[in-house]
Amino acid sequence: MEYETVGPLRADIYEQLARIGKIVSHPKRIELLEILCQSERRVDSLALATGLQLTTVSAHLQTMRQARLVETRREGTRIYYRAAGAEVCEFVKALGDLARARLAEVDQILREIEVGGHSAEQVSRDDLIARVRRGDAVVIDVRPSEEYEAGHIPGALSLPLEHLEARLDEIGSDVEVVAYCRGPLCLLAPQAVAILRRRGINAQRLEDGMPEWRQAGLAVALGIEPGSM
Amino acid sequence: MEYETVGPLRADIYEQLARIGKIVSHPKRIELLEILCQSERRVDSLALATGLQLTTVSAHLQTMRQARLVETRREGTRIYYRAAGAEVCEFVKALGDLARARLAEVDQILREIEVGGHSAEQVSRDDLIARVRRGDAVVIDVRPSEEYEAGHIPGALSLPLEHLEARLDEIGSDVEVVAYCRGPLCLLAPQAVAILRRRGINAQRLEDGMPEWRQAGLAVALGIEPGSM
DNA sequence: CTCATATTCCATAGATCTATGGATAACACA
DNA sequence: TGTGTTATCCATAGATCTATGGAATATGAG
Repeated sequence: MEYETVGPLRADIYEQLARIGKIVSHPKRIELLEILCQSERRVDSLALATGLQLTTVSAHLQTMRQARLVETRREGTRIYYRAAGAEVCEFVKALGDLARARLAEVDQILREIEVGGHSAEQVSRDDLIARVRRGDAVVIDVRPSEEYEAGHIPGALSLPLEHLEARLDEIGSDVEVVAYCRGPLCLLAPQAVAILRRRGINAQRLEDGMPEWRQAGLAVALGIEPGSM
Repeated sequence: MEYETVGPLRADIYEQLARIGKIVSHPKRIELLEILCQSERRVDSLALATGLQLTTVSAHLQTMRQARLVETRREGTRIYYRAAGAEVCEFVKALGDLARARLAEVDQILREIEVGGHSAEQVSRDDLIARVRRGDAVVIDVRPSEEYEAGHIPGALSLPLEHLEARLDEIGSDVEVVAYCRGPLCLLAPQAVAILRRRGINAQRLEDGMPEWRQAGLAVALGIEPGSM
């Protein structure tokens, strides 16, 4: 059979696509996007969260801004970055999905973190809603508190992973707990579940996280909940 | 407000995601994936189609294989590459969608190719199906013939863009033509529409392409159609 | 106006990636 | 076994990317 030389899409177009591809070709930039899909952040906060130098983060952010994947908002001397629209977060999610589907390594890492191989049962969104309705479960948001404030599952208690051990008393020991975080690839919730189980608390994780909840069109609560639930 | 240092996902995971990101950080690799989502191909064929040196294409393919995005099949001395599953093609599509949503440049390039600004009306899948049922339209597949053979819309006529002008007589001048190709970013169909209109033939393009048709779960025909339609 | 804070800009050294030609490997066919 | 075909491997020069520290900007406070 004969093969033809056909220029299917003009090269320019592929170059544009590659602009976006380049953004997700660096692990730290993916991490930044994941964080920015949870809440807007200042540059110094992002540096702290990713462990990068301030100027390095700034450089990455500039790149990402040129590719139109993030946008900024100025407030006095500080500049807040955010993901430029839901499509960006959906794309990051698609990347994660593909990685889980094709790269055994990812699945393995995720499994390793699981509570001593119990293959921690995961709770679906519908499941979570049903349990909360029945008053059967306490939902905890183990992300950093600013991400909680930027949007959380209504009724969820903010209990950032790093404070979990210190604030265990806020959770009754005989309740059922469902923890959630940034998404299926986020390790905060699995770690929280591990901690809680070690204390004999019946804990499970939501199978995905806040962005998915949002994308599903479910109600999102902002700020701090009036009373602890 | 205080910000915390939390390592949300273990770095390893982001590195895995970046493995996939790296693949789509080079325009030629995106082009290769797009082609491989249409049909399997031999290395030399890919070199021809992309205008790259054989050994360069081979190198790219190796990279892509290590990232598990493509797979191979050997037949004697030749090796056929193919996309490693529908998720890969969906991801490439997601990349294109994001680019169109966020990068004005992409939309502009696509618009430039349009037939002298008629903003060529696009036909939806349902529309196309309805027209064919009514016998109202002739559907032509303007991709290279091997892609047609690997899967095409049932009843469509294979009329690769490069042969279109020479084979115009196969199309009545008073029929309505719907052309399709690889997807919304593919320039084959728009070019075909432009050619046909210049000849006074009433042509339109399908708004997306074969992969989307497939993903929609619609019937796909293989090989060569028994008679021209 | 001056100072302090939050970021960006700039230059650069080191690391990584890409394209390429020559050599090598796998296979089919005489 | 020898030869031709198809593709991969290898080494490398040149291009691009990343991290980093110091300088420059922009804004608000005093």
